[in-house]
Amino acid sequence: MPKAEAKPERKTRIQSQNEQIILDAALEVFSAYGYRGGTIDQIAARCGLSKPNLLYYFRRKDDIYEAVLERTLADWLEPLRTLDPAADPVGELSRYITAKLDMTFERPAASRLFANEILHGAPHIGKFLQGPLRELVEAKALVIRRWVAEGRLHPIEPTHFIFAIWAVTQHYADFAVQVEAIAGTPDRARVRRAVLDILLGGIAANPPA
Amino acid sequence: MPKAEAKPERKTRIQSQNEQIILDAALEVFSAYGYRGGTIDQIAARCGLSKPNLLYYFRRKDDIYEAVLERTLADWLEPLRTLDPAADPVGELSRYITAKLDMTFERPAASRLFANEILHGAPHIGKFLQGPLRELVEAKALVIRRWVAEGRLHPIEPTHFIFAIWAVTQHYADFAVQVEAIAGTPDRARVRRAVLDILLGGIAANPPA
DNA sequence: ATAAATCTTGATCAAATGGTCAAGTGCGGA
DNA sequence: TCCGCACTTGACCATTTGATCAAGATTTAT
Repeated sequence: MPKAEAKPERKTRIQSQNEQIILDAALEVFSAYGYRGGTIDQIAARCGLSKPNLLYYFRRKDDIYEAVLERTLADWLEPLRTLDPAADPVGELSRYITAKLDMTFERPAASRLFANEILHGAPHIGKFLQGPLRELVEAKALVIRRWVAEGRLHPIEPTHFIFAIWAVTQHYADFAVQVEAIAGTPDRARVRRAVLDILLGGIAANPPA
Repeated sequence: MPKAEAKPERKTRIQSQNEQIILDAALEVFSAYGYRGGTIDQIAARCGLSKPNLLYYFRRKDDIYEAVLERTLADWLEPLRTLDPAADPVGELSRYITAKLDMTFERPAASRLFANEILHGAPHIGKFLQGPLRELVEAKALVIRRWVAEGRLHPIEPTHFIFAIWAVTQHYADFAVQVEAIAGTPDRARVRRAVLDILLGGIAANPPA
């Protein structure tokens, strides 16, 4: 057996550097054109590497796509994970919605990448949806359910409320062209206020005047 | 000049029949795989026609795509168009949301087709967004604004409220795999109640207990 | 019935695209 | 300095895919 020291995979400076460059370019390309629509040539051109060179770091197109997906999955979940059961419900949800909205405006490409992946049946992250994501949502739904039981929130369906938060916030990234066409370039502060109003207006235990 | 009787375009029985068959198949294919991801071969296979035959009715792939988009655009707008300024605001909005949700569950493929088109910058329906859609939304936003002015609704941003309705309802079609992975196959009546609760809970002039 | 128009398709083409390879270039440690 | 290994690339290949065409089959109108 030859020196099969495969796993450790120490990375060269050039290697990790180029991988990041490639994944940055891949995010832009795949989010703009979809998995099938984005080409290796486009990615290579965008980051100034030759196609074979790009395939030296990621052997298949699929590998690039999965890598760029994985790289952003964790960040995507993070805001939800921080929901604090002990804190004020409306305050916590407000914070979560704001954080999600901030990501939407700061990283629209990432949002569109996920949207495209899920829209087409989540062929690459099906396991993730049924595993970690599902568990996290169930855990946080429990938190919300407890808030309701304690009379601190209007009775709502926690899971669907979370869906609504996702839908409304990501809308401003995924459907940005439509939003722009109808309402012009949106003012972030105004959007934030409007979204909080709509999503939280009806759930406070003591609704505002 | 040869007999240039081009415009009238009387359609044969076979012609209009096959065109419908093709567009039905194209809707399924394009909504599942996107414009770039769907192939003429797939569409041809799905509707049992040969590829050249399909290209006899639609000369380019683009023509098929645009035709299937156009065919559903009108239906998509219809529910919003019926918002009645004279009727009860919450009742009207409730009806609209319900109608939109029904379309989501009855025609998820159409929803996904639009989502994909807009997600990728609406290259084919940009004009539609800036024209008819924008005008309709502005008109209906005015209706909602009047309701607010008359004290019949909590003050909300009409345009963003409409965005929220679209986002939340279409979410159940566009992100169906995610919804399914997290909450299982959704019960329509339950979804309807949850969505109405979330979107309308905070807007009634006299909020429910 | 029959001619004209419409419809259908196997064969084929050119371009795009994912991926390979052998041959170079240059960096980094002994 | 110099050797080995990581890196880079032009040329090339095979497949997919949008599109064409000429020839044949079927429908329709007279």
